[in-house]
Amino acid sequence: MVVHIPVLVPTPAHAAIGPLLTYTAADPLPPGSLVRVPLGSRETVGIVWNVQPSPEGANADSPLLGTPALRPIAGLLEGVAPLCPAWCQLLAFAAQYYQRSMGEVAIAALPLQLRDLTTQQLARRLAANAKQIAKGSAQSGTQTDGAAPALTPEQITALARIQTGSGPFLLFGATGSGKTEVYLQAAMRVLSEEPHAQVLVMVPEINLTPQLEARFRARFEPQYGPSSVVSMHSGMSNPQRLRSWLAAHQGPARIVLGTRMAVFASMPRLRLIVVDEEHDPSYKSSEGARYSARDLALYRGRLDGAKVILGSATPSLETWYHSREAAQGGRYERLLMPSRVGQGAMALPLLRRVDMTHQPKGAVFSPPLLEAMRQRIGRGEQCLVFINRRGYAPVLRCDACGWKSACSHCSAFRVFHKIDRTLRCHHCGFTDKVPKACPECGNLDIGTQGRGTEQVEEHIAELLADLRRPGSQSPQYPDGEPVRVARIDADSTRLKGALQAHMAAVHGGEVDVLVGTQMIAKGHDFRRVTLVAAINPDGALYSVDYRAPERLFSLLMQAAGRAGRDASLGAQSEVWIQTHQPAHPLYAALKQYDYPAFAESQLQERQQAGMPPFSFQALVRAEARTQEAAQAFLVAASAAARSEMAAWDGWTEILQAVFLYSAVPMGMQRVANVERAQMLVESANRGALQKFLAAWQPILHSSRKLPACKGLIRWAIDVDPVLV
DNA sequence: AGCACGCCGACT
DNA sequence: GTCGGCGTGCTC
Repeated sequence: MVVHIPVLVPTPAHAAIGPLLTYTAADPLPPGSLVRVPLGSRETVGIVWNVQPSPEGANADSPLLGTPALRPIAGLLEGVAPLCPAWCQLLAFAAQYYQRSMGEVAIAALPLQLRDLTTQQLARRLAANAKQIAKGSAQSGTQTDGAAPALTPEQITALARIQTGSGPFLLFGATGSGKTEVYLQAAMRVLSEEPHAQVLVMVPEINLTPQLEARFRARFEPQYGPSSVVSMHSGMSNPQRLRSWLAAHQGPARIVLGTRMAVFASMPRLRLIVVDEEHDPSYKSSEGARYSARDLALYRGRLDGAKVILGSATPSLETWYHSREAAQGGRYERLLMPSRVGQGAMALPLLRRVDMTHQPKGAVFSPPLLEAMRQRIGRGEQCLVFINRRGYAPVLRCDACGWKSACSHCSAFRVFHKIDRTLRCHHCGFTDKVPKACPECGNLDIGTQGRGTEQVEEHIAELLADLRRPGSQSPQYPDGEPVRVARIDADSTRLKGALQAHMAAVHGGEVDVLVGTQMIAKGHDFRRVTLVAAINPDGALYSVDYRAPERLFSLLMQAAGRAGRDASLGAQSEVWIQTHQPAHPLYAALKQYDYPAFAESQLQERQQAGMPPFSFQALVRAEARTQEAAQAFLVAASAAARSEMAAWDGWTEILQAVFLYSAVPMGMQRVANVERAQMLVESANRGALQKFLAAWQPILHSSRKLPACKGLIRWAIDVDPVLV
C-alpha cells in the first residue's frame, strides 16, 4: 500500500510553495512525526501533518496533468517523539493569525539544526542527552542551596490565587516587589503536583536570561537535576539550541527559560507559562513571522491547559484593559503586589522634575541636578544617567552651508562617534571616517548637533573633574582619586562579556556615575545607586508613535526601580527628570508612580481615537527600489481588494467593518537604498479583519505583477503591529 | 531559505 | 581560456 502524506516543510513565505507538500510512504505515519524529506536537490526535515490515505486506484507514479510527481519520504527521525497535537495547533494558529505560511512559522519554531544532522549524529546526540540526564538524577537530592525565602502577605495571596484560579493572571507588581519569587514558587508547585509537568518562563531580552537562569537553577537543580532547567534564545549556538529543544521535547527539561522564540518550545507536559515584563515590545517579532510571543503564550495556555502569568510593573494597555473587573468584561485576573520587599523594604524613590525652561540655556545637566549628583558621589553613592542616543552626537553639521551628515543609503543622519572618529549609520551600518572639512563647501569648522551617550559621559566627567572619590587616597592620588564615569550602551558592550564586566564594575563600587541607554534600565539591580537621572526624555511626548508615552512611562518606572534597593544606605533615593513640560500628565502620574491612573487616561484617549485595544490593526509594508513603486503596489492591491470583494456574497459587512488608510512612506522611508511604504488596515472587529486579510493575500500576491509595481522587492503583512 | 541554472568581468 | 559575481526560478 502507498499512502499520501502531507508534510509541513520549513520554507519561507515568498517561496511559491503550497503550505503542505505531499509525499508518499509505505505506511501511515502518526501526525506530528518528524521526517526527512527530499526537497528539490536537497533534503530537509518536515512534520507529518495529517494522514490521508491515497485515493482508491490512484497511482503516485503517474502524475495527472498539472500535479507533480510525488516523492517518497526519506525516513523518520528515529528516537524523536512526534510533536503533540497542541503544538501543531499552535503553529497552525500562529500562521493563520499572523498571515504567514505555516512553513515560515515552522522556521521560527523548529531548531533548524535538526535537518543538518545525519541519523547517526542525531542518535549520538540523543544518547548524550539521555546519559547526562541519568547522571543528573543520580546526583539529585544532594544539594541543599536555593531555599525559598519567606513570603510577604502579598506574595502569599498572589500564589493562592494562582493555585486556585484558572487565569490568565496579571501579576501587577512594582520593581522589587518579588514577582520572580512568585514565578519560582508557582513553578515549584506545578512541578510537585504532577510528575512530568513543565514550565515555560519568558523574558524579553537575552541579557536578562543569565541571572534568571541562575535563580531557577539554584532552586530547581537540587531536586530535579542539572538538565531540568534549559535556556532558549538566539544567542545560543546551534548545538546548544538543539540540546535544549530536545530536552524540552523529550521531557527531562522541566523549566524552559527563554526569549520570545521559546514560546514555540515543544513541551508535551506544559502546565504553566510565565511572561515576565509582558509589556516589553521585544515580545513582538519584527522579522520573518511577526508574532507576539505574549499573545501566543495566552493562546498556548488555553491549548495546553496551562496557566498563564503575565508579570509587569507597567503592563501593556491591552493587558491592563483585559484585566479590568470581570463584571466589566475583564478576562484576566489582576493580582496586585504594590510593595517593595527586601531588608528595610524601601519605598520607591522620590521623583523630582526639573523645569528646563528655567535653567541656563543649553545646559545638559541643570545646576540643581548637578549639585544633587555631587552630593551623592561625595557620600560614596552611585548615580545613573539615562540618555537614549548612543554615539557622541546624532548629527554632524556645517554652519557655513548647512550640510548635515546624512546617510547616502538611508533617510537618516549618520551618528558621530568620537571614539574612533567615524560617522556611522545606525540603520544600514554604513561607516566612514569623519571628514576634516565640510564635504559640500570645504569649510573646516564643522560641528556637532545634539548629544549622545559618549558626549554625556565626557561632559559629566568634566563637570565632576574637581570632585574626589571619598576615602580614596593612593600614592598616585594623595588627595583622592578622580570620579569614575562608565558608559553602557550597544557600543561599549559589543564584545562578549563586556556587559558583565561593566556590571561587575558597577556592583563592585568601582564606578561613581554610570551613563547609558535604556539597556541599563532593564533587569539589573544596582544596590548602591541612589540617584537616577533622565536627562532629556521629552522626545517621546511628541512622538508620532502613539505607544511612545506608554513606553516612556514604563522605561522611567523601570529606571526608578534601579534606585535605592539597598536600604542600608539610608538616604532617600531620587529620580530626576529634566523636562520642558514639567506639568505634563505623564510626569504627574509618574511622580506618584501611579500606573493605574496613567493607564486609565491613556485608555480613554485610545477609546476616543478608536485605537487598540478598542480596534484591531494590521499593517501592510512594501519595500521597493522606488517609493512610487512601493506605494503603487499598496494602492493597486487595496483597489483590487475593494473591487473584487465587493462582488462576493455576504462580504458587504466585512468590507464595511474594515477601514483601509492610504499608503504612506514609512517613518524610516529609506534603509540601505530600499524605499519603504506602508498601509494601515483597521477594524473594530477582529474576525472581520482576519477574514479580510486572509482573502487579501492572493490579491496582494497577484498585484505584484502589475507594471506600476515594477521594482517591488517584497511585501509583508504585520498583524497587531507595534510601530505605527 | 537553499540550491540550481545562467549569463558577463578579472585571474590561475 | 576558466572561476565567480548574484539575478531569476523551482522545490511535493
